[in-house]
Amino acid sequence: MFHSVDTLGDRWTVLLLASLFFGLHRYDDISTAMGIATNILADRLRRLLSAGIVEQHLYQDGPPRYEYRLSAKGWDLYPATLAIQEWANTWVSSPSGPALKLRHSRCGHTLRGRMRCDCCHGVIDPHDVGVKPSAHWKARRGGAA
Amino acid sequence: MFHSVDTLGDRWTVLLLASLFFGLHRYDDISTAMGIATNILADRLRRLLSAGIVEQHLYQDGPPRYEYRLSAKGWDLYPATLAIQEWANTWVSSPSGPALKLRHSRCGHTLRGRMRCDCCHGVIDPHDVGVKPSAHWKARRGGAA
DNA sequence: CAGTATCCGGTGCGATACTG
DNA sequence: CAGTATCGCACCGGATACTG
Repeated sequence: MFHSVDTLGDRWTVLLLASLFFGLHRYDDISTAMGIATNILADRLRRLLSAGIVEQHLYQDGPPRYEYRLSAKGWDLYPATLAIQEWANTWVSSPSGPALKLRHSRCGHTLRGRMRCDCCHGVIDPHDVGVKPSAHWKARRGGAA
Repeated sequence: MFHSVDTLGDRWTVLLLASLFFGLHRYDDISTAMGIATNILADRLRRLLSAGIVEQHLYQDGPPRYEYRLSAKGWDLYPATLAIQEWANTWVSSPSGPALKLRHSRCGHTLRGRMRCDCCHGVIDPHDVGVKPSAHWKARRGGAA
């Protein structure tokens, strides 16, 4: 958890991931869409690469050009991103225009993602969740989770 | 989305929320558990207060002491935090000891949260999700979402 | 088009000391 | 116990210019 936040915990990374999920893969597309400084974008992509969250794929040569695609580890961050989007949709009034709606091709309807227990399939109420062992939350990095 | 990241997008806020979900409510408890600098903690609490994500509750007077509890808006961030935890559990090898396990009192088992479509109840595959209207993702802040 | 290089201001954040 | 005040540095991040 601490370590994940080290890679995800800044103003741009989550947004960058969102734009990758969104379907943007080329440096320039991402750059102009997000309005991020080029050096910062390069740095974030480098971090995500070394974290194994995105991968480079050659899409032309002469000169060789790479695009950035999510790895399995990266795709697995989709629930987290979706959860934040859902939260923003319900609680944050966007300054201009409503939030963008997602479509679930499986059922054809507007997507509304919800966390459910994988065991009983019930919607998770945080109050029903407790920590399992007598685990203390150790101080500082190096602690569990 | 942009605005949410402005409040959530730093190294400490997500961790702070996690410790609140975890059951820590007092300044000193949080401070020592997280190992965060006091001024930063005070700042983050202030931000979350003004964002309506946490609330102060008087738990003694003489001298008056407040503890920090999540609002409804704050509790609604639980899925996002859980999603990050799940991701960390599967992909990030924690430096010391395994991740802490959560217990779902509803079914009595170890909690494994999974995002499902609220309509068809299927597990969400990111590839099945598309953006609905012809909405462009506008550049910079002020754009939709 | 896909970056790298450089400069520079703001601030995130830690450390320490102090207060009611 | 629950913070506030101050110092100081690293670094985040924007702007601009440059390269193959």
